[in-house]
Amino acid sequence: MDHVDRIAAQWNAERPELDVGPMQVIGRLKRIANHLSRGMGQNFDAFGLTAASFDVLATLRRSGFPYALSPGDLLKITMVTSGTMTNRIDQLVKVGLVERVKNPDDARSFLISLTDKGRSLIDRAVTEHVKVQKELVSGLSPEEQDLLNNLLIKFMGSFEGK
Amino acid sequence: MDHVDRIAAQWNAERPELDVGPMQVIGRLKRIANHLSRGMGQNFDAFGLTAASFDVLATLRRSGFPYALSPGDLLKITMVTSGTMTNRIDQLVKVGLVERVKNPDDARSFLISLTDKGRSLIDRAVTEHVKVQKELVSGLSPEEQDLLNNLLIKFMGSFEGK
DNA sequence: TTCATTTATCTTGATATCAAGATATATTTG
DNA sequence: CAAATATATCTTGATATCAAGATAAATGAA
Repeated sequence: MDHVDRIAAQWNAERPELDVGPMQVIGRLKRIANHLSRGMGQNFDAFGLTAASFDVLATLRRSGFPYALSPGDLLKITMVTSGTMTNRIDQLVKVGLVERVKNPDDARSFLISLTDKGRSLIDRAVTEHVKVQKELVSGLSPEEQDLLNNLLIKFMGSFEGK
Repeated sequence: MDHVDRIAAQWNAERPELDVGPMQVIGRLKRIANHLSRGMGQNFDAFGLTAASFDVLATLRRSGFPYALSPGDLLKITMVTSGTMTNRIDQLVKVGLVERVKNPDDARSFLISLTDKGRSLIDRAVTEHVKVQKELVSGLSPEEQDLLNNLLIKFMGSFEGK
């Protein structure tokens, strides 16, 4: 009888005609996502980062040399609005982890480029990040993790085309 | 090859020593949670609610007659801070969906109580909500939904005791 | 009882986000 | 070429959230 079971039991008592099966899956997913965010957030804090700034730096880092993408690319990848991305970039520029470089091919656009400091920081942060992630999923056996992953692949495909 | 696969492939190219297995499970979970929020959010909009206000009203409704809980109870259930809960309650009071009633047993505390208008609204919103939820998980078969739910029960248990 | 501690809620100040609109450049159409 | 349209980014104003601290009442200890 976990938190979500209690919610379902309450609805069964109050509104027994409601089908609360989907609610349990969704409720657990969101609650787990919450715990995962908190766990990973502690690591981000340790590097002076937030989930948002980590997200931008990691996107630039894994894009490979020369570690530079336009704000437009970044916001497509990270599912945020343009205003949010402007703000994220401003913060990262302010602390010297990225810089805005003029895009020679399009004067409307910039390239957001990792500084040496930014690259060094994100490389160290990611190393810890994957350790934290491994720990966060360790409540499931490797087989269960794999099974879960396969279900999530299919589930995600139902939203993102295939 | 979905969005998360591409991220993993980039890390494999750039930092092949990193174990990105957990990252894929976590990345998909968070991305799915995002899609679910958006889908449910459209329904909340249709009732003039947000995920936050729906959450509070639904918590009160399913607690059963007399549909009243303290702010402390509400924030324990909903995983937000006390300041956030104060603000949520203020908004709901302002639009007449709940009211603050003095708690006769503890003068430090209030009871947040659904108004008739609030109860009527949340009853209608929840009816649609479960339909939306059913649709959102329909990308998985009933058996897969059940399998997923069981994995999530175990996963969530690793964070919330058991 | 009286004082210290704990508990319950609210307040304050800072931040991240979004939606909508502004600005500047690029591209297309006639 | 000139005008209209599209694109890329930034700005503005509003909101939700959190962390930390303030306030007030309840509880516990001497």
